[in-house]
Amino acid sequence: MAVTIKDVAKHAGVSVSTVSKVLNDWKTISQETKDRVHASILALNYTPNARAVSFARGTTRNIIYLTALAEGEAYRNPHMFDIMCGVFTNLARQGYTMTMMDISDDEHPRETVAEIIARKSADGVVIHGSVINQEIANLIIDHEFPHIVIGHPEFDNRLCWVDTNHLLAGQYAADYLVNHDVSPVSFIGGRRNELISKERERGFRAVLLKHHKKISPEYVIHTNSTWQEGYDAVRQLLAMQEPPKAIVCENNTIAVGAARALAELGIRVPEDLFFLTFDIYPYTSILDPQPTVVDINVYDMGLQAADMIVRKIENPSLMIQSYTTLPRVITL
Amino acid sequence: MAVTIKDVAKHAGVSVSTVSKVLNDWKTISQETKDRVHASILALNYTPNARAVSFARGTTRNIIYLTALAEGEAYRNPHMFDIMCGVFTNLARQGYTMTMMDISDDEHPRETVAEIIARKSADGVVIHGSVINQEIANLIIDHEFPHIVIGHPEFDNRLCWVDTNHLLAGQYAADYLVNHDVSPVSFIGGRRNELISKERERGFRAVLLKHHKKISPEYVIHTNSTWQEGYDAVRQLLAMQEPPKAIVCENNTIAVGAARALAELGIRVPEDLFFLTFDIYPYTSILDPQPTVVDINVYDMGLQAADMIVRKIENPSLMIQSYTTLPRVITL
DNA sequence: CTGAAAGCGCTTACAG
DNA sequence: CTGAAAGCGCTTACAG
Repeated sequence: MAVTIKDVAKHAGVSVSTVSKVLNDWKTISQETKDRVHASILALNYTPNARAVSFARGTTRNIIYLTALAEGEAYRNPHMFDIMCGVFTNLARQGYTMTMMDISDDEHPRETVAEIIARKSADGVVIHGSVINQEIANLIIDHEFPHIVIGHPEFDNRLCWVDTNHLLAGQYAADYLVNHDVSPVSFIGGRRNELISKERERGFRAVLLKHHKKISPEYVIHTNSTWQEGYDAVRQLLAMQEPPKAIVCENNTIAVGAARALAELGIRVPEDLFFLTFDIYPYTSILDPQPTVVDINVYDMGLQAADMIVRKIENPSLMIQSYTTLPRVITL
Repeated sequence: MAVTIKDVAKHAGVSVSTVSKVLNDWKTISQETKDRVHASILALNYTPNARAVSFARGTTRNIIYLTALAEGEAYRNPHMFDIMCGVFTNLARQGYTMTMMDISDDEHPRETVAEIIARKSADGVVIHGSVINQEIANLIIDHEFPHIVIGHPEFDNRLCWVDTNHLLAGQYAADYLVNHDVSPVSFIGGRRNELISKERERGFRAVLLKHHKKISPEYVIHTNSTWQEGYDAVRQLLAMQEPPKAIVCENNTIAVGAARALAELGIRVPEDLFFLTFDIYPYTSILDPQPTVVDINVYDMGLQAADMIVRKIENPSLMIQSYTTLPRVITL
């Protein structure tokens, strides 16, 4: 039989309540009693039963991480897991556990989330931006359930969220080129209706404008984020009368195609041309030529999300909507 | 106030025990009572309190996934997360939750694992092979704590584990070349003291031997798994008097270097040379030339690990040591 | 500073 | 087929 708080109480010659108070560090307990109880705990090798503690306290010190965990997601979207590691690590530091939850093949995500809240198996939820919708948002807000969304949701501004500032990342890219006095510059964008892509382009353009460097339309090419289009775009740009001195690829997929075109054309980077992209991917480092990367440490964003969900639990009325974690420019 | 089992009992005009029995699907309850209770549950929108259930039942229906979740691990080792997704998904299907636990920066992993067991916050543990050691193994075995190790531990054969069969993967690679009647063949190996690398080479050699195709020592090159060595090895092999007609790279890092050398030399794959490697990585698909890949679906291994831990919980004396999930040859 | 006692919301022998 | 009651192992007002 496992040893319980009763056994410790008997061994130390005190009451169960006293043992509990020692365990929870009440300052009303005399040092002498504390020592005796601790000795008994050690002697009996006692560990509190987490199930009982959680039940008696009415809290779990557990956070649910809600996301989409499909097969192969780890290869397609490693950032999601790096964020998760950050959230997890910082929750653990603060004495919280983290339970995974998936709604990728869930036909009734609303009900799943409703159950999370009703079953009380967690004190809060961290939601990856890719899986949230208005229905889930309403549910969480109506129940005042502590939550943090990773990634700025576009549809509901009553939610709490953290996000990386893609606008700022675009600005960093432009700053880098302005500082190196490069001109003219070009931008190969992703899908126009994607927020991240739009934001990066907007930030990029804003800085150029500020420095009175206009970027004429023929230097901006929008793609559907395929390698082939990245490749074609570079071919097209470099065949211009005045080819650009810098190519900024809005994402890594475009950059893969771009690199191939640059390699074929024998372009030297950065001597002949500056080559930039955003985010480090597992394959960024084997691109040839090597781009300069404006990266965002999403692990750090995860750490911060963990801080925030804990603060929300302690103070549910807190409103948190925050751009966090500055980009950094990495020359590989 | 949240609605409890008492409220349901009162609403349905039955006792608390009866509601509990309905909830747990006892077959001694009359259909009429069942219907009435279910109606009340719906009417009151009742959901059992998970903390209370877990406490009363003495089980959690929770599994701990023990691994190393350092920053950037998601980029370096995406397979680990694909396995994790498989474990998680199949646990969820069987009504289990999964809690993450990390011992990467843990100075006392033994104590951490001891606490997992003592605190009873999980019914079992799935351990990634990279974080287990003899000390932890002893602890788990001594306490008869339900567990599955992902990856065959070399040091203790009392543990339960699942693994992919790397020997078999090596055999598949050789089979593929034998079937295409390629000769001579070469093998660029990783570190000689690494189990996976050794196994792949062993399987590869065994099949060749069986088919009376010897592989002479100059066609086998061992490296420390760097791109540069992969690159150099290919250069060296193709400069031989009788260059090989096939190059098998024991891992993707070597294959990156090999691909670069092949591209420079203008070698056509597979017309001039067969080019093989193991495992799909995020960047495998952008290698040029494209290798044929002997891949193992580690997500599937995760699914199977989940089945096994559940079986272990139901029957702790079960001994499970199993090679699972066949390799598959993928031509990209 | 310490302890007796109620209570957290279920499950499960046991009795009927 | 149903219910009264004990119990799971803690926490926490409350009294002293």
